[in-house]
Amino acid sequence: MADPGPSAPPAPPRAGRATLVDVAAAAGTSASTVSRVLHGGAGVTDELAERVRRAARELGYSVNRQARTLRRGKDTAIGVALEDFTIPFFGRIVAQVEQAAHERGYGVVITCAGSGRSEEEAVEPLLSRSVAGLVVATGTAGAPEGYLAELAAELPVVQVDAPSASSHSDTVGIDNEGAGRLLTEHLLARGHRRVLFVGSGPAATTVQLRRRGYEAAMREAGLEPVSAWLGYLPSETTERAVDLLREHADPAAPGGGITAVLSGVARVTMGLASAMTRLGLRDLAFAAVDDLAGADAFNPPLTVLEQDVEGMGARAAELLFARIDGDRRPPVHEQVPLQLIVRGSGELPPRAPR
Amino acid sequence: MADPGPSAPPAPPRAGRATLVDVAAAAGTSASTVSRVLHGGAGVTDELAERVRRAARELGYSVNRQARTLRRGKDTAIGVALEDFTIPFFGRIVAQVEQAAHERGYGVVITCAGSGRSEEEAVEPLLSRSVAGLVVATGTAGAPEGYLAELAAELPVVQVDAPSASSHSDTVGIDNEGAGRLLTEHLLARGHRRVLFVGSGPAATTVQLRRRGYEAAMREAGLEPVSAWLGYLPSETTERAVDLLREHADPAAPGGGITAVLSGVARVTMGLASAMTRLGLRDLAFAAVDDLAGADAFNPPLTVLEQDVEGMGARAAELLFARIDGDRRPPVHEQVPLQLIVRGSGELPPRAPR
DNA sequence: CTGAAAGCGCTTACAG
DNA sequence: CTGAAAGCGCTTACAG
Repeated sequence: MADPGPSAPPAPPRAGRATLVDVAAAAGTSASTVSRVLHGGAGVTDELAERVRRAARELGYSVNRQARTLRRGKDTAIGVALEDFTIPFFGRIVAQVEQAAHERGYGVVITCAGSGRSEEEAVEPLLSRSVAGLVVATGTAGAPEGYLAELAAELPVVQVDAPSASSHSDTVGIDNEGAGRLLTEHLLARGHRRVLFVGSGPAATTVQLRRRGYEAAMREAGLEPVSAWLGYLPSETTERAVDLLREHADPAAPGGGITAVLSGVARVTMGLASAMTRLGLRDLAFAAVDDLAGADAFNPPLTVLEQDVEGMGARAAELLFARIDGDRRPPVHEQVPLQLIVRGSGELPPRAPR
Repeated sequence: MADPGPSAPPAPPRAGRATLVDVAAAAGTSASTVSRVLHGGAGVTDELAERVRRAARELGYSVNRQARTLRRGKDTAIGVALEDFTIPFFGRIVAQVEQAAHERGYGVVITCAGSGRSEEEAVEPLLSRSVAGLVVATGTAGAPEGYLAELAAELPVVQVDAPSASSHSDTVGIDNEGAGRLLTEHLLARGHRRVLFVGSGPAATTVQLRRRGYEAAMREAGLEPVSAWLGYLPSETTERAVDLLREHADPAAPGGGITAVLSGVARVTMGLASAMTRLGLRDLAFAAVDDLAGADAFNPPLTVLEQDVEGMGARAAELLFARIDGDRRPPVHEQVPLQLIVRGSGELPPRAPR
């Protein structure tokens, strides 16, 4: 590097990111003014403002959020607590939320609330960053009402895929009970009598509601509901599904001779599909709440009750930002529409598949 | 509220989160000491330390990260830039990275780098939060070498699923060219001669490499490689795949009469599967780089070259934290092993499927 | 072993 | 219209 010489400008450019003070120095003004020009808006001479903007551009200045947040009290960031990143449903939610946040200049900090981590442990990292609000999609992770209620008293919280209409925070979800009922009625209308409901586990409240809808529809048709749980671990789902289906496909067994399977949640749909293929149960009708990418390529193909997941994510973000912007109306509870997509369950099955 | 009366303790508890000063007041000591007890470690009397810890517990104190970061210069958070949250591959990466970060007390802030957002626009929100390091998995999103190189000079960056061995940052990925070659050789060994390679688009460098491996294997067998692109939009993939397969399955067409399809990337595998089902192409052999949950339920079933995605994510996090902790070795480039899982491509197809 | 003080980079009343 | 100053909550030399 050449020596700049004795007549070089006073302060050499500092290392690292440029600060407001650097920009002020370069523009020959004060930090206050730079802040006003860059974020505050009006009240500055055009000429000065232009000089500041040029200096900022030349120095590659961008605001230090920590400092801003420390000063303002709230971060321009929202937190997202998800049950599981590997399930596309949740990925589609974050994608929408991230998009909405990005458009508003907000950052997104995430945390995983599944796999035995407590709600509190999951959320603390978000709170200690002073996020401006929270999107919580912990789906089947249990009933965090108590803790969330406390939280919602202090900052905006929107629950996605919520099991129930919370009185503390906005919720966006589907009509779970109606979903279970609708799919069951569809199968019954096609002539099925022995329909097996399969969920992840009894702790998954949304799944319980879907099951309730299934049971109601079965009982109204004078049929005996039969349901089973496959657990929450993808690694075990397929094995368990194989055992389960082998048992219930057997016409001789109690609760056996089923002709249709109703999957209550995306988490187990995959395992059921794999198990059917492995057992060669091509005549079983197969329906599920939640769609699955590629489900039309399954064998047997999958009839689904599709929800507008992107709509849910986008709406959740909208509600959250409205709250952040000061909306103080009582909590709202929205349900996105469901759409039945008939793929495999249309064909009437033989009386007793084997 | 009852008046606390004249002899009440001096300062009423403040609203909002408790600060270090609140804790200090409650414990009858200074902020310095509280900080030392809670984070600094040694150098404080057991008795005082205990008093501080109790006060902190009672006030529900937890550190304000903004303030800490502002002071320290680096946030205890890492950034993750992902191409697409809705593709399970990326979800599995974040899940691992988040887990590793959580274990070390780090937060995770995310940003989406796909869908026309520039690399810079995607990463800026992370930088303005002073993240301590970056995991970049922008996969097919183009060749960000220039920008990333600049970035990597200033903070630790690990690239996941990187197209090439960067000289600026650590990378974790697979042997892309080898993957294309291996799968192609598998198909050729099963007697296939007309194998169609399908990728997302020419800008996806990793896919280009896989294609190169495919082409090399074809040429070495004296065969003419034929490849096609389906684009990056899930919404269009299936439609395009239908057109594509109809064309190439036709024995009369140029480049037609294919007996096997090789999918170069997860993004298009689903669409290909759907198209095959829709066209009833059950005799086509189907193989893909990347596994797909539920692929064993496809019809035809899918032979895959599975990569240890969890391993990739975990390893990327490990490398990143090593760098954050001061590791200054030259960049390392690691490849995770691949595993061929033969499902559908084993059966020899008829000469000319229709 | 403990505390007073400075300072991280910003924003925002408050003067002028 | 513009700037000096205070202060957000922490951490960290520096004294004592």
